[in-house]
Amino acid sequence: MSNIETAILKAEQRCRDQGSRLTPRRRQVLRALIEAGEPISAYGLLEICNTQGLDAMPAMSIYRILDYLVEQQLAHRLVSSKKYVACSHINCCKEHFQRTHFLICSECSQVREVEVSEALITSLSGLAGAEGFHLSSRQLEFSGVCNECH
Amino acid sequence: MSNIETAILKAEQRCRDQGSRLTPRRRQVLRALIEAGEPISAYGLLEICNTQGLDAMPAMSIYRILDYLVEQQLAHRLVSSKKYVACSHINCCKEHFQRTHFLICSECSQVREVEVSEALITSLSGLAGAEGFHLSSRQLEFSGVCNECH
DNA sequence: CAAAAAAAGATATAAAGTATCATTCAGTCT
DNA sequence: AGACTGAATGATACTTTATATCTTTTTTTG
Repeated sequence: MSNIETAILKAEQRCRDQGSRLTPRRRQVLRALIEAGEPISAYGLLEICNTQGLDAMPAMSIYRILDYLVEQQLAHRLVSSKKYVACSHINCCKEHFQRTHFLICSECSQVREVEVSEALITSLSGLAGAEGFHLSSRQLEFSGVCNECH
Repeated sequence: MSNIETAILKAEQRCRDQGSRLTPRRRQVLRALIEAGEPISAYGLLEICNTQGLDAMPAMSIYRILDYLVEQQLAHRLVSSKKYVACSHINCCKEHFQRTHFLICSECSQVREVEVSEALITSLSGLAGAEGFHLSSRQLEFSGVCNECH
C-alpha cells in the first residue's frame, strides 16, 4: 500500500480516537495536501480540490477543513508563508510531539518538520525568562537553504 | 527632548547615512508607529495617519513607506501577527544588530525586541545543520506571556 | 533651468481570511 | 422506520491584507 493510503488510514484512526471523523471532504483536502508534497496556500488547495470531480467547494470550507486538520495535527499552518503542509509524521508517530520547528528552504520550499529538542527549549526559555517572558510558542519556523539547493 | 523626538532625529540621521531621506510622510508614519507603542496593522496605521490633518494617504503609500522603514530597520514587520512595530533600538544603537528575536506577549501584545545571542545561533545552526539546512532567518518570533500578564 | 531620479498619489485588483445563515448528513432515541 | 439532535457542509457576502500599475509631484543633479 502506498504511503499516502497508509497515511490516510492512520489519519482516520487518529480522528476516530479523538471522537471525530475524517469525512470525505476532509479526506479529499488531506490527500491533496499530502500529494502536493510542499506548502500550499488555502486557495491553491481549493483550486486543486475543485478540479477533482466532486462538487466545487466554497472557500469557507477549505478554511474550516484546514482548521480541523491543523487541530488534529494532521496538517500545519506555516505562518511565515501563509501556507499549509501535511504533517510529515502521520505515518510514523502515534501522537504528535509537543513542540515542532519547521526548517523551510527558501529556494525550493521544501520543509523539514522536526521535534524541538530539550536543549533548544531550555536555551530559548532561558533567554525569554531573562527578558521576563514565559515562552509558549508551540511552533517555530526557520528559513534557510537545504543541502540540495546550497 | 522627548524620546520620540530624539528617535525621529536619530532616524533622520540614519536615513541620511544610507543616502536616503526621512520624508514628511515617512516621518509621519514612523511617528505614528512609535506613538502606538505596540504592534499595529498597516491599515490601522493608515487610519491614524488619515486623521492627522495632512491629506489622506492611499493604502499603497503606507505599504511603500513601511517597506522603506523596515528596510532601514526603523521598523519591523511581525509576520506572525501581520503587524508592524517601531524598532525599539532607534535611540540606543548606531546600527541594528544582525539577528533579532521578538518576544510577543499573547495577552497584552507587548513586544520585547532582543538581539539573538551567539549561543542561540550556535544551537539553532547546529540543529538545522543536523537536518541538512543552512539557517538564514534574520528574524525570529516567539510568543509567550510577559511577567505583568503572568 | 532642464533632465533624471525618487517619492507620493490614484485607481484597480488580487489574495487571504471571516461572519452568518441555510441546508444536508450521520448518529441516536423511541 | 420516523423524528430529533448536533456536526459538517454549502452559499453568500464581506473584511482585511497586500500588490500592480500608471500618473503626478518633489527632489536632486548637471
